[in-house]
Amino acid sequence: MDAFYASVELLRYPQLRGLPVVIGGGRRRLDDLLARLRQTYPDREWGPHTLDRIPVDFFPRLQDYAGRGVATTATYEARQSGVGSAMGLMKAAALCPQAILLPVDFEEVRRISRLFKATITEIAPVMEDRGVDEVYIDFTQVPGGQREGGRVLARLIQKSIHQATGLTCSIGVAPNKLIAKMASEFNKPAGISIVMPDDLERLIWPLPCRKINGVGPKADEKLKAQGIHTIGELAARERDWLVAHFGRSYGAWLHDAAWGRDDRPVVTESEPVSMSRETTFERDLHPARDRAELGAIFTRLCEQVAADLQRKGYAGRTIGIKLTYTDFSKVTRDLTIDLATADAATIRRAAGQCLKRVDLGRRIRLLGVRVGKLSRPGETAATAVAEPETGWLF
DNA sequence: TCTGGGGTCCTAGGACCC
DNA sequence: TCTGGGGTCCTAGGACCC
Repeated sequence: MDAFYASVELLRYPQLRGLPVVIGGGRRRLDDLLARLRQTYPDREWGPHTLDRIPVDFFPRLQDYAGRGVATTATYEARQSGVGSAMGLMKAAALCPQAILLPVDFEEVRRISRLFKATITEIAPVMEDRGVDEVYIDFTQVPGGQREGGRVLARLIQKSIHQATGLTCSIGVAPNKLIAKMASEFNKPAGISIVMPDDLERLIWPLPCRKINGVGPKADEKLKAQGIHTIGELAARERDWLVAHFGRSYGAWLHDAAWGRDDRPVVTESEPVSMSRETTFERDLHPARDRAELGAIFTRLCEQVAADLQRKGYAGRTIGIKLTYTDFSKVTRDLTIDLATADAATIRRAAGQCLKRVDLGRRIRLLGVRVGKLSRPGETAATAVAEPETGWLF
């Protein structure tokens, strides 16, 4: 989906189209917005259906932001000033101070996310969820999926999604997920790109290695240090050389990726591995001096994870914590207990044990609680362990 | 300009078992 | 008598993705 979080907001606030808009900086509820509107413009009627009449001047600007948030999305107008997702909002404000800043509305984003995915599965049922705004679709068995190299079906999907949601998306069609992902970015927004096996040299090899899904900042730096900047240069290296420099698994994968080889299937169903909640404090907290405040946050995180687990019907055996210190160094500790739990008090107890094993003499920026080794209680609950039978046979 | 929150997967050492 | 080979599980850290 194109600039998904921002596009969702523009559906409600069409008066912001064409302006630089940045999404991020926390969440705000519609109720709060309406309350502020009634206060600012008491002579008008305000409700969920009059949001398109809010004057542009009413919206908060990036320059007025003071906090620790990052940009989730920026409209293409804001991107022209250099603002991008994951960028700190204070930095974004320096680049584009007049941009409008809107908080994330997770509920609405999730609603539209479900809507566009349902639209796709009606047309092409083999779909893999890759987060709120992205999916892989297997065209192979879809009637008409091969026409014009997939372009006909891609157009149908775009049109159907636009009808259902009012939003645009970009689609890449290719022989596998690796290339399709790259192709999807060739023609944004609202684009379609078809990459055939023969197009590898022409369309993929000139790209920087960083465009490969799985090559992040670290690997990219390491590749550059070896004089490898493009995927073509990567493909030119011997497989054994890559294995020697990047490890058996990653080196071989890099080689395959550069040659456009990827046999991962489109996975339609998957079970979660872990669930977690974490929070960055408004100001760094000291375990001793801010004990009460930290304790309350810690308890709340445990309660939130427990509620998430219960709502989704999971329980977990490995309870863990995560701390980020002022200098951004991070530590994790975890503890595996005998019986899977989704109980806040039990999680809090185990997480408390973990907390005792980290340095609590320094100020903390972030605290998180995680539950892993998940199971569905209904399926694995109370697998009775037979008591040893004593005094009978012998 | 100090950098969110929710995830997955991989690696590696050590405990422990047969 | 100084030492096997296979395996699983636990823990910590880190890269990467949306």
